[in-house]
Amino acid sequence: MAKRRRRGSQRVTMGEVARLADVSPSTVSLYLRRPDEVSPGRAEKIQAAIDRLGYLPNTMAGGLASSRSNVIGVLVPTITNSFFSETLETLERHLRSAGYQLLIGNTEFDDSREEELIRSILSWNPAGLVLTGFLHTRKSLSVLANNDTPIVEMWDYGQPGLDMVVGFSHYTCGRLVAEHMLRQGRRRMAFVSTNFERDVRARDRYHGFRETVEAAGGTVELRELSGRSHAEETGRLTHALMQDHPEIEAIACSNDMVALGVLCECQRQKWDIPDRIALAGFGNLDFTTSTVPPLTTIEPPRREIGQHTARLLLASLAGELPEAEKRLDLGVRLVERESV
Amino acid sequence: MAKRRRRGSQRVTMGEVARLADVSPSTVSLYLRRPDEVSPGRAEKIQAAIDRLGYLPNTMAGGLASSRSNVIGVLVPTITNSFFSETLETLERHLRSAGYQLLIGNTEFDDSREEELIRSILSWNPAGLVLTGFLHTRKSLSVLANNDTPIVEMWDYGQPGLDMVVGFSHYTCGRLVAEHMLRQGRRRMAFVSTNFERDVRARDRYHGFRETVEAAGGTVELRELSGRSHAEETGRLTHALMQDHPEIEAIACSNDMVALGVLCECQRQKWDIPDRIALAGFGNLDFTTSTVPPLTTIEPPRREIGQHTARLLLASLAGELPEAEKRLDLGVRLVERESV
DNA sequence: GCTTAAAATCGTAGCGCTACGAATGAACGC
DNA sequence: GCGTTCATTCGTAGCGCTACGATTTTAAGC
Repeated sequence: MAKRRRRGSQRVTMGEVARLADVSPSTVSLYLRRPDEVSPGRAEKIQAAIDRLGYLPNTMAGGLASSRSNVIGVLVPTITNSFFSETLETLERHLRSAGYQLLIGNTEFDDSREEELIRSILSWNPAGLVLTGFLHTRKSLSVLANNDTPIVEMWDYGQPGLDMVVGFSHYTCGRLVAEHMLRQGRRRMAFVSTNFERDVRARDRYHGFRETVEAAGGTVELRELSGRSHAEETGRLTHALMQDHPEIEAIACSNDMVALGVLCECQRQKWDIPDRIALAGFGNLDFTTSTVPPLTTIEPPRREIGQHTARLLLASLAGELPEAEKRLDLGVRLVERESV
Repeated sequence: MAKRRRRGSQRVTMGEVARLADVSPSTVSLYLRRPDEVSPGRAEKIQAAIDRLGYLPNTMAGGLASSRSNVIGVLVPTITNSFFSETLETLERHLRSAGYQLLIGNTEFDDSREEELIRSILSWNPAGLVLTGFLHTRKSLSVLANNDTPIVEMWDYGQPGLDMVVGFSHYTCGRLVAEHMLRQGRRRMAFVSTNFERDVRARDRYHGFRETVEAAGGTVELRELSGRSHAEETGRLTHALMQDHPEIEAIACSNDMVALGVLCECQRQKWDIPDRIALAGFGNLDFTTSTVPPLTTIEPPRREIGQHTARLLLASLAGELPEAEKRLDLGVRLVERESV
């Protein structure tokens, strides 16, 4: 019955609902926006008409008329990575329940792509914008300055930021790992990283690590994986590293996936962890509890970032966010297991 | 200079660009949509005005006026999972370069959430819709039937589908693993799965596995992890499984993360893989090449799904997709390594 | 019953853009 | 020089909805 009423994509409009319910379009609109301001009798008739016609409001028309939108743009460097994807998932859940729709953009760690995506998202008149980190092109900054959309920069902490900030210090992550390794008596270290060139945050962790180690009289060899983490390459690189620098007694990795690659290579070479080589990762991914030995790592507040980003955004949208609460350092925690 | 022109979120309109460039708004609109239909001189003046004012077109107004949108909705069960996220990433890249914007929804393996998301996305008047799998609520189906948006159902194959289909047979995945294990002389098997209740596709893989094994006279013990894969639980469950059924000589897992959990437990218990227990996963995730021993698994066409979904969608949007090419089985491949 | 305030409903005027046909300009042939 | 054609440019009428002030209905008070 309700099946073949419409030919093509011709959609049911609010006017048709109004006609069927025998009220004016304004009343239907009001019913949809503030249901308890219409009398119960009409409300019922309107709902019946909506159900019968299968009416779906036209978001674009609504957005245009109200010059607001329920869109929140989110830019992440990659969604193929459980760090950001868990933040996204949490963010999505919290914002959706407040009636917002996420528009997700994938910058692929590329500033100019970010710039393009910012423009593309702003053209939706979003209610808010979530960016990853502090690094934006000059042009992006000028576009954003022309705009009073609330902005959260997440997953980092320590710079002034454009508006709101929710994150933690990557430098501290590096420092915590270094301090732990130093405490275990290690001095000759290596840092193995993916995507070093493009990922500022991996670089910050490295700097925190290196500076802490060197301040204590140790040394750090840096090794970079080309592009995204590739397990085989990690194995080869680890092998070569240990061949060139047999004195190395601890390896810090830019993330847990890299650490898993190193760990597998150590198993293969029968290098005992942590006796021969201490090993630490970053991320506290699920599997780190069960590797042999379990992996010492850093727990970043992945889900908390999503949750607090949503909270700040909503508060800011409601106009009730004091300046002092616009910046949030969620901190990190070293998870000590048996690999170092 | 361009900084404080606008107070608040008051945006620059096309009319203002037109005034500055000394042309009519229609010409600006035309320039934006089909640049080579305006004369070079004016084109230049218009572009200059756009740059000077920092004009960003209002997507909603455009969408409303043209009653088209450049939005493509995509629903996946979870983005915290490199299977779907790689498909998403590929899909995004291909569709973005064709000028489309993805609206991603996370169903969390929940049909009623999918229903809600379908409504929410359709209210954007999307140019296309991508769903994961064939399972939709009756209500979703009726909403979709009322609508002639092109639809791709991805990540599965073997049912008629609503419109287009791009995927592979999960039943076959199970069968391939079973056949391989049988070939290696195993008869007493187990299947360890996450999210068994909600994930139809994991269930299909299980059925393919079980039916193949049983047809050859073998047995299959099923073990389910509660909710999402949790490495520790996987370890415990594996331990209990082997205690109760020491005769088991091969374990198939619903995905590689589960397999990694089982593998770690085997390392811990010093059960040799594959001599004592053969092990296989699903997904061919990156790390499977480097575990000790490397993991035999199934390679699903993660990126290909994204690519072909984009291709079919674009062809369908251009009206040039013959009925016969609407369904695509991308197949899967068993990656034989050393774990079985 | 009548007045008055409050609640419910309605009508109108856009939101910023696109589609499309009308109007103008340029280019050309004879 | 003048029509004819084609390429540009422009004006107008919406797209489907919301905001808001105007209008009608209902309820309350005496």
